[in-house]
Amino acid sequence: MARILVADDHDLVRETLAAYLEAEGIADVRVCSDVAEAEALIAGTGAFDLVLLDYNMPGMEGLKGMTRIMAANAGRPVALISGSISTEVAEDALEAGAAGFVPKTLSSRSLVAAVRCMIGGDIFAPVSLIKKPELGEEGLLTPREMDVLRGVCTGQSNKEIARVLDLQEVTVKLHVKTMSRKLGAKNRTHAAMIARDRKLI
Amino acid sequence: MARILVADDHDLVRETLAAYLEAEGIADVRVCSDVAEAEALIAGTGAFDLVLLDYNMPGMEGLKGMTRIMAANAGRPVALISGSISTEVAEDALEAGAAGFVPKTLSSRSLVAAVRCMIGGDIFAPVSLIKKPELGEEGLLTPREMDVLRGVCTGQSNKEIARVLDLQEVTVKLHVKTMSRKLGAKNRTHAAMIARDRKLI
DNA sequence: GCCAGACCTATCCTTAGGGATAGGGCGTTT
DNA sequence: AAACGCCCTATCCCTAAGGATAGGTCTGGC
Repeated sequence: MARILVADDHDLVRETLAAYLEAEGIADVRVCSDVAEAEALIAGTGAFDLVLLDYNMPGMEGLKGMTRIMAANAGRPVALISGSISTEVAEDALEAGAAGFVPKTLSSRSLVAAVRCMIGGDIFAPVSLIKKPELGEEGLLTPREMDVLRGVCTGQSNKEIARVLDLQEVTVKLHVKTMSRKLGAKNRTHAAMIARDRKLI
Repeated sequence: MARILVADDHDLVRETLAAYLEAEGIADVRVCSDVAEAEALIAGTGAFDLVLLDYNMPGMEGLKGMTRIMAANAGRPVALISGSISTEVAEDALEAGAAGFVPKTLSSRSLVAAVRCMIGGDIFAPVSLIKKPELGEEGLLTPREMDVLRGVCTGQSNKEIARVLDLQEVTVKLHVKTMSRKLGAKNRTHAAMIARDRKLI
């Protein structure tokens, strides 16, 4: 059973999160309402498998509080609870090593998924905040190939894709072929699955 | 701006919900106090993005009222307002396709989150009520169809799948066709994506 | 026994997918 | 200007995919 620390000065948010997580039986949840308390808890009971921090909370001082908590938590993931968070803060937070963001608006199911994700070491953030992962491999895809890939991923035929993009079917075929090559796929179905796996749809 | 219909015969509940939602500026809210009125409103002004129904309300007759409303609302989400609701009713409601439950005790912020969630197509329900995602439909897939589906999901051709499963290619084609039909897929690629989405690979 | 459903195979036919090659237009880089 | 990459189109050809229909075995349930 994972140990999770929820630090938020809003009673409602804190208790709701804790209740969700405990109800699912995936975690032993501790709560607190400011940064100092959080540090004390970590120091007193050892590192948590995941720490969820409210960005607007006594003692946070922007990301400084988060980095302090991260240092205290010995490398285990620390994420922000984001009511609404600016994209700059989000980028900086990810830069600083945050494990992700838990929107307060998240459904319980998604919350559990997100928490599992982060405990496992993955980064969880709203897609809009994630910057392109390594362009090294996927960057190979040209814009047009991406358009076609999106069509392929929804199960459209070349003809349908051509209609949507206002192209000739042959052109779509060309893009499907080159795009599949670049992804190392055997065919369109394979390409679609690879795209889904790498989340580049 | 989303259009929401709140149907509850308790003035207080109805007006409180409507006030919360309109105050947040996320929705254009219409209200009514029985099932017949709700149906008339939907018929008169078109489908709503979300309909919130009191389970104990004139004309509901258990879940019948809800299913009628769902039919009228053209597939857009319909949820129940639950003062307190038994787990059996909750399960049946989810089974019948309800988008979730809005506890009357919910805070305004959580309410807004729940509503956004449901408008977006997610299901919102107290964690304790959520069970495994729909095995109902996928259960239709026979073991052999699952085998074939796995092959399709790795981008294998019918020939390759046939070799692996020690079948004739025609047989694989048959399975691909019926399996795709059952999943509501247009073709193998679509089937693969649907399978991946529903995590039934 | 009979029936239903899953499973496998077959034949026939049409369309879609994919490989190869070739060329023109266009904007950027060198 | 020349080269490059992306984009679009075209033609030829072959294979894969998918739709329709039909008939076969084997199993579990009534």
